[in-house]
Amino acid sequence: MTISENTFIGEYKYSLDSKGRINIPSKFRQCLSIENDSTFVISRGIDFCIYAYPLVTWQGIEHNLKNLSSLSSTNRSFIRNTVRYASPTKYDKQGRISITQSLIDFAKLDKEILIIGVVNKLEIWNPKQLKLIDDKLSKIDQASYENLSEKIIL
Amino acid sequence: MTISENTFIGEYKYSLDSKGRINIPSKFRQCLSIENDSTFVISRGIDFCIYAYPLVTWQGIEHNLKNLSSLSSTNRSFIRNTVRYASPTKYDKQGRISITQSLIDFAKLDKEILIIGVVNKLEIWNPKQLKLIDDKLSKIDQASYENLSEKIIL
DNA sequence: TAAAATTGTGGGTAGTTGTGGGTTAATTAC
DNA sequence: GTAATTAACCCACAACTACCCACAATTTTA
Repeated sequence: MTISENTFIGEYKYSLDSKGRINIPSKFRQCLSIENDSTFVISRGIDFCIYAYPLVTWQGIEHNLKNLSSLSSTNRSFIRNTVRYASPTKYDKQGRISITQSLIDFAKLDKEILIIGVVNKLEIWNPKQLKLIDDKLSKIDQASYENLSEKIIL
Repeated sequence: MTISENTFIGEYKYSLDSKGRINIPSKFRQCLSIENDSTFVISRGIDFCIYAYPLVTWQGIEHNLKNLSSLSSTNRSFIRNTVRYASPTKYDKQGRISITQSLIDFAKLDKEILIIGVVNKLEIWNPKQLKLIDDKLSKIDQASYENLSEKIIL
């Protein structure tokens, strides 16, 4: 049952099969609006995970990138690095996308996979990697967390 | 009789059945406004209980999260940890929601269940856990209570 | 007080979901 | 051009979930 279109929450444990495929949770597939044509754009994430954007969300990002001037070298590099590892992937009849070897290597994916809906996109993790990041952050950032939780009432 | 929509008070004792379902008190169901489509979003609470938000209340939280930039690592982690254990659940014809195993484990739920309305959301407890927390808090927090009483007139 | 409606709990069944693997088409290498 | 490798597509099946019905206990209504 979907909350709102192209918006994802929750985490799911799946496995990367011998052919490099990962199941997209059924709940997430149901959230994907029809115009996405069953397609996610997968790319390198920020903390050694893989991002999977609904096609239309990605198109929005592309639109924003077009408005960045290429005269700035920072911009050029940002645009290049945002786009160079991205590729659209349609999921098959069983609901699986296949992940390129380059992204599997980047995210150090093993058989065990964690897919997390983080509102506007999905994150695909090796659970061990996520734990590393989590532990590191929880130590240093207690103060900023409390700051945030004053702004957002849970 | 409802006091105001999507606002809950009072506590009820129920049981977790063999299929992981919990009844939502009829009073609370009646409080839920029609636009929620009989749906709560359940997630990890603070102190080892489960929170259940009316769908629309949760959508407000999501809206706030969408306004946080993902370029900050603190924000990314905050967003991830807020939504990763959340899932929408529509109650069935008998008024029960099913709780994921992951949340049952987190809240150490047993057969005996306590559901408490805490104004904007519900808390689902193992009564034993709640007692532990209560005992701990009543010892240390006399001062903070007096502090609060300046802000809230009872 | 009796009848009717509502509420909480148990359980059965049909459909859905996740996963493995086989077959054919497309791409690449030689 | 042909062989080898890769990718796309399809089928199968066990496990799980959503949906339905049943019924006792309680509350409401007449």
